[in-house]
Amino acid sequence: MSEVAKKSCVNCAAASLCLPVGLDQAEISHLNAMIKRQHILKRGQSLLHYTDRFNSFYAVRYGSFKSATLNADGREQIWGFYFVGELFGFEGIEQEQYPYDVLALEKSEVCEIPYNDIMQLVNEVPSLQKQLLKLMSHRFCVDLSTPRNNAAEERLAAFLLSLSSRFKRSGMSPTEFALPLTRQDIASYLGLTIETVSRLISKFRKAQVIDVDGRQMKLKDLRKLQIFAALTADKF
Amino acid sequence: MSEVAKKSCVNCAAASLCLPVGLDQAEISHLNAMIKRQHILKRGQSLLHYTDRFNSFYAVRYGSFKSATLNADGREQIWGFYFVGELFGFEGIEQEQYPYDVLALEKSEVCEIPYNDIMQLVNEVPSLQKQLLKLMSHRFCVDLSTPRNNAAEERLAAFLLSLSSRFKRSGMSPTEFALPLTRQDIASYLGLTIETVSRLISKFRKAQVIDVDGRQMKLKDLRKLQIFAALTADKF
DNA sequence: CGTGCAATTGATCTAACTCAACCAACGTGG
DNA sequence: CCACGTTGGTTGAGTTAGATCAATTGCACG
Repeated sequence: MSEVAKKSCVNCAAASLCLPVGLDQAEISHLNAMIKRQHILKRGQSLLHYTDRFNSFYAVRYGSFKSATLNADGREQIWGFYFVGELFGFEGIEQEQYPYDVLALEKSEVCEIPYNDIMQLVNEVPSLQKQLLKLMSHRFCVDLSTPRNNAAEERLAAFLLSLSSRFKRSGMSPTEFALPLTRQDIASYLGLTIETVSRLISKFRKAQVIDVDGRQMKLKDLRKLQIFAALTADKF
Repeated sequence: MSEVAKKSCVNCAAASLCLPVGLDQAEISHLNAMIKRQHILKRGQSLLHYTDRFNSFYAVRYGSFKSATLNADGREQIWGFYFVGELFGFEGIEQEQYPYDVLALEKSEVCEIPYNDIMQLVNEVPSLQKQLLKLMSHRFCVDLSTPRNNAAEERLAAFLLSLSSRFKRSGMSPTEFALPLTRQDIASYLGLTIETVSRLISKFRKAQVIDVDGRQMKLKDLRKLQIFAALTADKF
């Protein structure tokens, strides 16, 4: 019996964002019992492959992930990033297979939540039902928050603001964070080249909007950033 | 009592795609009873406004809709199109308000499905639960199917293919259809200008890939279109 | 029968891409 | 411990895909 005891939702840093929200002690322990197993991945390691049979949702316990497919010309197309307390995998329900690869951006851990099991549990626990839909809605909102077909400057500004609000959501500083993403990840997600991303970051730095040291980033002027993003003021 | 009798799921053309899938007679009648009311809209009429309080999902009975927001500079940013048997509105759950305007592209009808009521019903009807999640997953998949940051040609080709498979899904011809969208709608969704869209359509026509007469469109060579979508042909 | 909107096509212009050089940090093996 | 390749990031110069500006046509409709 050398197996490491399964970590519980009770001592999980993401519990206040994730499925346990609104559940009582007993319900959380049911949820816990249902989680198939936790996966710990190193930077660059892959969790899911395109066309893998859909079986489960995944919740990020710590770290971060990206989903991506390969274009016909071999270039990576990034579809989304997933941070602490966010769920992913439901894109696989309709076709019963995952429509993308998923890999870890840094040392990370996810909880695997078998689809059939949670479908059963939500029938007994209405508040779990609501929280699951809320987390799915969150994913839609995240995707909506970064227009990927406007001017490059707008895209990057909107992307940084979106990251900011997601980090804030997970209890971290909304203005100072270490990006787990490379410039290439950002570029691929936004549909730009690394050079353009790099130049824009320099531009924002020179405009006193952000401070940058490699992956370490500090948003100094959110209002200016919103103007760069060309968003209606009340959007954030 | 001059009110028009509410139309039932039973005689709805979209029933085989929509929430009733997998439900028995009794369950469908419960679902029916729950639908708040049907809205009939003319072309251009709006159903939802940005920041409206979230209360309901909507299912397209016939016709089509688009969701959009206005940029700071007043230009319309289109987020999605919704066709027969597709659901929309769940983007509003997280923030308890809709993050976009929704308006009809042609004479259309939607069923309003109050969130609290359906949350109750899915607890009693597990297969409704599954179908709801499947329809939400469908939305994710649709959004994934059209990359909006590749070359213009790839975007338009992928978009046409995505339309094709959605029309097929709703029992219509996958190769011959009348677009309810204007060139401007397509351009705004894909992040292009109408001129570029128009030129590409001409290019596809000249390449014998499609036939076009205004909004009437015929896909003549799906394989070629897939090549256009995956990779610009002239790169070979 | 004009007025206005949607679409097409042509001529220029520019934002972002490509190609290229360079630097810094890091790990690995001799 | 240093030499070296590798990976990630920045910056510059020239090129191009798609935007902008502009003119024209066709069609719908009051």
